[in-house]
Amino acid sequence: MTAEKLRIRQLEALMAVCDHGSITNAASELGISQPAVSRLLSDLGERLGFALFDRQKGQLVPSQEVRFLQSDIRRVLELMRQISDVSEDINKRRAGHIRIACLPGFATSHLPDLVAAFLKERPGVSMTIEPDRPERILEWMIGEQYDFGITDGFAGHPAVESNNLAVRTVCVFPEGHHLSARRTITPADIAAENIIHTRRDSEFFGRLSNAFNTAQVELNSVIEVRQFTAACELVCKGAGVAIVSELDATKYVSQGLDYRPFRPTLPHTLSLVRPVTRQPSMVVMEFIEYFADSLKPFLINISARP
Amino acid sequence: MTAEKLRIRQLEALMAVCDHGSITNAASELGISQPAVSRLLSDLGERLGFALFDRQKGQLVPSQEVRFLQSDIRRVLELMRQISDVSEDINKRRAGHIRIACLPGFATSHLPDLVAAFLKERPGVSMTIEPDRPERILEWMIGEQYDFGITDGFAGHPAVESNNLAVRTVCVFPEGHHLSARRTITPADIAAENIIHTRRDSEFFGRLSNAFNTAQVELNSVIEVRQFTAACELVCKGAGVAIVSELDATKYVSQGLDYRPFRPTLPHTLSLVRPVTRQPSMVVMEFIEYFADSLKPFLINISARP
DNA sequence: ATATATTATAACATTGTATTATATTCAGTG
DNA sequence: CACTGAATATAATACAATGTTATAATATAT
Repeated sequence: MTAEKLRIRQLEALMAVCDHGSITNAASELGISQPAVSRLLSDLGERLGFALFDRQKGQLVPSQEVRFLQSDIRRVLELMRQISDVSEDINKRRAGHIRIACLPGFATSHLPDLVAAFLKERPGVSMTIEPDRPERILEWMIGEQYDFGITDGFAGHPAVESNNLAVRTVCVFPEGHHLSARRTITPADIAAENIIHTRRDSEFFGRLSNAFNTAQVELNSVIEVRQFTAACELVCKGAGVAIVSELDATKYVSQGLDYRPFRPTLPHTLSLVRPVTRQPSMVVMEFIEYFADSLKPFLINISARP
Repeated sequence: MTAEKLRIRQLEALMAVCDHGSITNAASELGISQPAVSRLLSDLGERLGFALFDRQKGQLVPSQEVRFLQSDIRRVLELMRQISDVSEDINKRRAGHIRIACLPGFATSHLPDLVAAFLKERPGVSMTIEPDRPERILEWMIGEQYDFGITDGFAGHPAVESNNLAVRTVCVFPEGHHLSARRTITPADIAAENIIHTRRDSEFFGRLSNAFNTAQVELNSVIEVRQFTAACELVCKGAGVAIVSELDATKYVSQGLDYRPFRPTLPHTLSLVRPVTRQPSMVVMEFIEYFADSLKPFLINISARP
């Protein structure tokens, strides 16, 4: 039968003539010679098997058959243009989608500003942010459900590539508290204070209680929370003091919180993770770098992946 | 910048590889050689400016960027296929649209069956039927709003091409009426009957009253209607007898109507009209022919266009 | 590390898309 | 009706896209 293929160029020529009423005009519109358009149309007409145009006192007007197909044809051409445009946007990192899984604390405190700034420069880029527990984040990385994860206490996994960052921690207390007289704070300094800390089974609590043991100071535990941000909230309300990531502490200075470096240095290990199997898209890589950069002011040092 | 054009063939190759996991498989799927696909992809990759695939233990899986574009690409390919299919349907007269303007009587009595049969053979074809007065039908033809018109009393117009058909007329009366004893009916036969007829300003009424004059019989007018179908309805109800197109009369035999030829022969002139300016689509021509054929059993003879 | 499968590269044929030059057709006009 | 000028078609030809086969390079798996 009609084994020939329908070519885009033919459709372009057809629409150009529909729009400009003559082959000559269409040719100059397309920036090619008149015979070129002439041939494209005669080929197309032969392929389609029906007349493409009626002559009406010198004007070429599309035949009923062409009119019937016109909307589909225009849609194809429009889509081709769109694909081309989007691919350009992708190259300018202005299109794409980023799926992030993070600890709940980040979803509310550090990420929002960062994401807003990142997306502002990249109008076509969209994002999914899913806050959850570390175990779930790990699952999502393994299952390649997300492009990028922010977690802590990450023990390593063959399907997950991680970048572990040691964030400085500080002792937070309400503004005007007598501890604000000190430049640094040690376990002994807060022996008498109510301590708000993360769960006893967390890695960070292990280090914290170790520090107190070494200093031979009893840790006066009052409240156990999951997140540093929750601890900060409670400290603001005067429920006690806490040792938290400096990253979180800074977000609360405007809400009546003050802080000083804690000694001994107690790093909080954040892990930036992503699936090893899949090569991340360029926007994703760019975002990961953007995110890592945002943490730099709070880092003690950077350790390589395990 | 990237002035090169995005080609359909490249997109086809890309999707084939996405679907079949390897260049080799994609090539055999497309029915071309492996190096051909290889080249299409390397060209495309260069044009787009980003990696198209990640290797994952021997399988090629689409990169995030490609995934992002995939739905648009598939839509383009699907649309191209569709255009090709529809154009084939058009050739088989299985696609298209027909706009018909007709007298109200046809919209309810002759057209429905005809249209149903016509469309049944042509699944992709759709139709618009607009019943209206003759003057309006004429306007629509001139304005090229409709492809085909069925009217009567058409006087001719430079922008309208017409085919005038003389339809036999008959005298209709209720089943069992004493007139059924006759083989033909003359004005004298129905001198005593109540006559239902079309408007006094209609062409057909002119001929009818002429026939009565010639026969020196008074036309005992009781009801004046616009359409033959309305006259038939009234005759069924016993309101009188009428001279109508045989075309309409036959539709009412199942509803208790009977009829006999009327003498003298009084043709009812139907005009099949269409805009001259525009070449009708092939389905439209086919339908016009189909329609004209359906009238053949009722014609006295065919007169050429004026 | 070697065997096997997959992909890339090279040389070349065919076809699509353009060019210019020229013939043909169409619409309007004396 | 023939003439004119514009629009379109056809012919000869150049070059890019798309395909081929043959073969080298590269990955995967045992």
